[in-house]
Amino acid sequence: MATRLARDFYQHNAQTVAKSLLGQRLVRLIAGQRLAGLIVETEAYLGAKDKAAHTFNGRRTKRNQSMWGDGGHAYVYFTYGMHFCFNVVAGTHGDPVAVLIRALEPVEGLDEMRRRRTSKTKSSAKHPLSDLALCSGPAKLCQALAIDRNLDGADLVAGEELFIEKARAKMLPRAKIVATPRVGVSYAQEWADKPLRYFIKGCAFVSRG
DNA sequence: AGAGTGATCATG
DNA sequence: ATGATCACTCTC
Repeated sequence: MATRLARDFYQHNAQTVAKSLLGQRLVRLIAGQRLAGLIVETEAYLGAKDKAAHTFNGRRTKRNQSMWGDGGHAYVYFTYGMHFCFNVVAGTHGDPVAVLIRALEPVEGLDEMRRRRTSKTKSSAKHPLSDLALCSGPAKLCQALAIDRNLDGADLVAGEELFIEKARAKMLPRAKIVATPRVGVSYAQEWADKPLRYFIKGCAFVSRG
């Protein structure tokens, strides 16, 4: 039986949590089935000071309230009229920081993921989706793992439907982690260029970014 | 490079 | 109430 990451794993700054999550296993339990992937790409969002964060300037709204909760909970939001994105809340209660999960290497339940991804895509389903296309983006992995707003606020430490298992004891060595600017935050001025996106060096499952 | 899609948020 | 925006994806 695999060990889950405990509460204190999450109660640190977003950059630390973002890097520590690389290589860990995200698990979704649905209809008695396990869907799982190794986290290979993340982004840190630093709270009130971070112009790219939903909680910039201390904004606290119905949508982002999960970000204000204790570390180890889910923050799931809906965007572009179509997509969900999944964040892991970091820090402690009242510190609105989070880590966006941007890509997974799928490892369990690939056929079910493929089904969930293709049934919702239009036409051209003549070829099955490649493993690389399953979870290589924040909205793609939500579709593959059936993560939607029902899971917003879910407790990753104690919950039954969504959690993270310890797949490696320590953070990846620094040489295996690449840091770049975050994707899709060009509006965030000086915060747009900070290297707060992290991925596993050479990994084929990262998003194109 | 452009379209799709609608909730969300800051205005007023 | 209204309108601009959006931590994206797919197809051209």
